Amino acid sequence: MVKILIVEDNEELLDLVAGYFKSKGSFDVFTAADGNAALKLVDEKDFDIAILDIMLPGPDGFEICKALRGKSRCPIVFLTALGNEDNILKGYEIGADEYMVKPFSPKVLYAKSLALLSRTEAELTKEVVIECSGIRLYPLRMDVEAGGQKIKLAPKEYFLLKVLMENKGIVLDRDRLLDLVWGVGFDGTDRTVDSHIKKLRKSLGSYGSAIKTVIGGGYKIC
Amino acid sequence: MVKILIVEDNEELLDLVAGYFKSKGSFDVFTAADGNAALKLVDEKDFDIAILDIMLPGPDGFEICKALRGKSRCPIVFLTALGNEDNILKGYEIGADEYMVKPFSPKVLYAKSLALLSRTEAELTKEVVIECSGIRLYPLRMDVEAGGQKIKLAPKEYFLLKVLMENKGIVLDRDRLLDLVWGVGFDGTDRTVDSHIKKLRKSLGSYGSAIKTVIGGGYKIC
DNA sequence: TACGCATGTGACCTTTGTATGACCATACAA
DNA sequence: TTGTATGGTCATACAAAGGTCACATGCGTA
Repeated sequence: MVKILIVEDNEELLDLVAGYFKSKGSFDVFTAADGNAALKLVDEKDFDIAILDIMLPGPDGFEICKALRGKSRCPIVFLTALGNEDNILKGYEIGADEYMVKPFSPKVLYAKSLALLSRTEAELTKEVVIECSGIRLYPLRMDVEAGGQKIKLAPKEYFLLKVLMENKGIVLDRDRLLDLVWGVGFDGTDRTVDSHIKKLRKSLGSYGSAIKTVIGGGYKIC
Repeated sequence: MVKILIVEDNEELLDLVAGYFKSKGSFDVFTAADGNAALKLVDEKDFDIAILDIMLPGPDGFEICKALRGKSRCPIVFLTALGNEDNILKGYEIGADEYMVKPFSPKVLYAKSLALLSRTEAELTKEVVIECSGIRLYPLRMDVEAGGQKIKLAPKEYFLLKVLMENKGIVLDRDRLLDLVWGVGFDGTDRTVDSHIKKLRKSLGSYGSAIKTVIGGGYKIC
């Protein structure tokens, strides 16, 4: 997820823009309607991109820009009213990356933001990976690769591997695995775990040895 | 001067919106409170932009949209009541550019209108494409090609494919697909998704295999 | 070494999930 | 009106996956 900060005192416009980014599903959207709230957010979070109105109650967009630049080089887009060339000049001086002149379409703002992030939409949602011992697991794609080779896993195998990889190096006993993979309500035997560990190891081929048996303890990966 | 047509049967709302545009000074505002008056205006004038309520006495907004599209590619904004997803669907089919859900602010409507007007011809015809496995989807035209061959899809098939392609490689479970394609209010069964996946695959012919079933997970494309 | 216990393994049957085609209701166009 | 396209539901058929068992193997300890 990309963390985005949107600061705009016009509530309707703020909702419109924030809603547009939220609807895309790959943004963590944080909003502020005045300068102080914005500065507080800047202090607390690390943003990947910021969209700032200039005219704000309290500290203005330039102040927020400076605060952001104090901690990162993330792209900053200014929103400005028509015909305010002075502001545009000043904005570039203190490190803005883009300008949008109001009124603008959220679609165009979104497109510009993507360009600034220089990532495609697909890439934005593709970047989550858990890796370990040459095994890569892509939670969103539900894909697993071992040594660059795609591996086909049954659902239980996949979730079992996921739980193990999410707890890399940590021993999980059979009861815990049953809870995490099968759900707490499941009343099967712990031999079920063994059985699926076996299937998982087999599916992983030579990479199956990454899953270690801890006698009397359970299983762990790495 | 920009010639704008505003059609709305609620007199108060019509005055409000028309007044807002008039106050900006750069619009020639024409209004109609029912379908027949609107059609007459469409016949007589060439508008640069139109704002249409859907529910109207006489011919509805869709009729007027068709009449407009019969003579120009001017931007068309529909006004619709909340929770009327069917209308939105239908509107896009017959060539609407934007939607405003009531209640809305004249200011935002004005902003959207300006944004629509400021699109250059190039932008309008610029081909936005989502591509994947030999399938190309043109969101603006609602067209789909597979292997260079144009494919005719039913609306639900199209939107299903669009959602999948917008999330290329990412597994979407049936609930998520129901939310994204059918809308969050829809209370149908998962089997509906399967059914439409099947129809979509069939429509795509040999390219249908690009849609992968992830057992226990849902569907993904690529 | 021998024993008991823990784990690995393959076979088996059961359960679940998905694909598919038929069917009906609806909306729209001719 | 009739015919056509679409959308949603259902029943059925199948294939995939899951769970259990019996037995084999391996480990740690007395």
